[in-house]
Amino acid sequence: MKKSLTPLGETEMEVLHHVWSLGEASVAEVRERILKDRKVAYTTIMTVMKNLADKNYLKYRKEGLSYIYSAAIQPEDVRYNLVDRLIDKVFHGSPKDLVQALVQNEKLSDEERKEIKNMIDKLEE
Amino acid sequence: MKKSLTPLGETEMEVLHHVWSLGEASVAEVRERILKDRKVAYTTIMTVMKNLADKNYLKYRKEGLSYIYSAAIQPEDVRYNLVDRLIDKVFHGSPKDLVQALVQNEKLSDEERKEIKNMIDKLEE
DNA sequence: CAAGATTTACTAATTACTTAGTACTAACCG
DNA sequence: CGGTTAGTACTAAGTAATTAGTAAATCTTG
Repeated sequence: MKKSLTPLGETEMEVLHHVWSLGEASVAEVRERILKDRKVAYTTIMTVMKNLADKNYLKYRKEGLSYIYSAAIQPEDVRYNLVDRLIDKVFHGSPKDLVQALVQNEKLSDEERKEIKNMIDKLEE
Repeated sequence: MKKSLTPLGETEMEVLHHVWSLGEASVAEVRERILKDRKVAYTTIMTVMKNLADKNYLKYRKEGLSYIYSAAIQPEDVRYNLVDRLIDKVFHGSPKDLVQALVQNEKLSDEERKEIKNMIDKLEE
């Protein structure tokens, strides 16, 4: 049994991100987006998207020759799962320690700090 | 080139954690700790520790027959690196989004919430 | 000293993710 | 209609992490 700190790899996350932002997307569209950052083969993106569909992160419908993919799971859910897993495996159940790692070293802007504080304040209601 | 959202795997993280908490540790000692949670072969832990040493997460000195390992890098550094990478790859540069994922779904206790708030307040000085 | 225990070195199998090539098929254009 | 374009299916190779077995060396104890 393979173990991993995260449920998805980096390229999978990248592809998922683009599908989320596009709403619906063909392989070609996702690849186009990624090409702005780095060189990648069409078939690579195809394989990744197929794998994501197999794992039920994406769903698709056939349109003519090609497949149109869309998200089968929302960003919030994926992100939550990831954070939850990390708190367990890396921060040993302490969400506080995660925030510590974040605020101690990350260069937070004043604005970011304020926004984060607001989020936490809102929880108190 | 292999890509990963995290610099280390789950077992590597687990072993590292035990070395941090023990200060110095032999393979046998780390294994003993892990056996409290799950069954694992001695040689498995040995391999993982050797790999961590190759990657400079651990260092070691020979003592008689065996190697005594200790951390070559502090938990804070590993955690920061991990969080930093995730903010980049998963949260697209927005630390706020990470906190959002954390506070929206995680069941934070009142105390945890307070501690987190305190940490952020302290930053304002 | 010999039997058993401890430890390492070396080897290897399995799985997941990344990457991409090749071959085939359908569509579109002149 | 025939060539180019766009798309898929299938195959496969590389790497990292996990797991562990076997053999050999060293240490310990009766």
